[in-house]
Amino acid sequence: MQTHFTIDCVILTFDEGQLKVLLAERNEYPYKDWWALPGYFVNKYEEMEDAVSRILFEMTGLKDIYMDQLAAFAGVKRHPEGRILTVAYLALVQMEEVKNKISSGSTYMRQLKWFPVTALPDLAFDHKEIIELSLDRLKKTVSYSMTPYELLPSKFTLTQLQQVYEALLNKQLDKRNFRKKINNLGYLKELNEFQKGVSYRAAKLYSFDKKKFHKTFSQD
Amino acid sequence: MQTHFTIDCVILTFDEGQLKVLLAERNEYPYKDWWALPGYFVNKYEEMEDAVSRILFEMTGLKDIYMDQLAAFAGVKRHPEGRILTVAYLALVQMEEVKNKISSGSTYMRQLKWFPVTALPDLAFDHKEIIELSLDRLKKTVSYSMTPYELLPSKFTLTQLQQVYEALLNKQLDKRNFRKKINNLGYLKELNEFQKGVSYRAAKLYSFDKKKFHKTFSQD
DNA sequence: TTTAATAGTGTAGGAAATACACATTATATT
DNA sequence: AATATAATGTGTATTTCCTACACTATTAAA
Repeated sequence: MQTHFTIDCVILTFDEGQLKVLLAERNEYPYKDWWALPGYFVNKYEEMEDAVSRILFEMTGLKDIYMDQLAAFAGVKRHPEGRILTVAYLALVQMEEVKNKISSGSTYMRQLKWFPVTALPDLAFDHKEIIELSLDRLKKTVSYSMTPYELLPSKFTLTQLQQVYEALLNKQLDKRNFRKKINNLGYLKELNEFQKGVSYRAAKLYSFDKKKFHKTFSQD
Repeated sequence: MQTHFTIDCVILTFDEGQLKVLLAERNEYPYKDWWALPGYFVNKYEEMEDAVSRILFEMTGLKDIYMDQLAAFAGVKRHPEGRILTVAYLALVQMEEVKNKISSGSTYMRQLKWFPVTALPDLAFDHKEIIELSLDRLKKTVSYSMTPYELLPSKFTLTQLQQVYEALLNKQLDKRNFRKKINNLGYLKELNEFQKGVSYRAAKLYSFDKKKFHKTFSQD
């Protein structure tokens, strides 16, 4: 027996102190006018990884973004016309990198918009469940990984970094202990630049040192 | 566009000091006579979770086993007849529990056999890759989880438990430190029973205390 | 009774995690 | 110029966890 086969993309970023997910407004039945994850059908002779890149590009205009397979969802009742199996993929992006590139190249989706994960609209299909699974997955993989850095601009303050950890772990962290730990990991490059446009003491900017990070993990 | 849709089961256990996986000898083309993961097609109106239970039962005779979704594999070249999307599920079982229940109820698979994961035969499709992904996944989730206990008989010695950790992590552990750590976790119930049939000092048996385990993790 | 094989046990040193509070600095406001 | 505001940036003591390391105890078999 055969089934329809789609890819859905969970695209997360960190902006204005919050985790946000990119959603699209559907322009087709079922769930016309509902918000949904950007996604579409896989072609017959297309490798799944190629389909992921293509669909991501067609639906959002984004290219060359690493996506990780999250899980397959195949409920018979997901779609009124019968089973549609979807494989969900997860991407972490930097808002500054993508904000001017995002545009729907498909008539299938009307507009794209970032929603804080704590304030999602009603979602089509089982897309809410898919986003929740993404967040669970992330929570498990945060610590000591480069996950938080993928969500931040290339230059960031320690407070921003701490906010990402706090959003992902969903708990408060002590500033001094956090900085001690992060410093010990040694992935940070201290820049001689400072935050701009704030009406209080400007924080020093840092960037993520990929070389040091990979050195640490290649021994493992 | 549509695709064929199957489930494959990675069933792991711990036996004779080794991690073993259950494989089936195929009785159908393609890959007739090759070893493969037990798996089959999902029915049209069947929920994926129901399909997993059904296929597991038809292929191996096993029932009521918790299976965790591993990943979807959808390579166009997986199958000579075109794409077959498979969703792989992972189960951990206790050898003593299952060894008398296993039997192929399908003409599709000829015989079932346990193979040490370190000595796999050539496998059909991309099943080797699927098994390797299972082991990677396990390695990441071992520590402080109940994973190792699912692979052991309900009564086990501390040495057996250590062997499971060693097999999953693929490294040697210090006996005293291991016992200290395990004791601190406090999931163990010390029984007043001893190992039998060994020609040396018999080790004390322990069982896993689910209540204590869940208490620890529900705060989290 | 001896041998072989595994069970079972403690301590000291180092590393990392936690708890906790105040002076400093840049800007905006009066 | 003085003041208020809002966030930055820093240290220490305590406890907990991790690691390294070697010998005696027990049982069955020879």
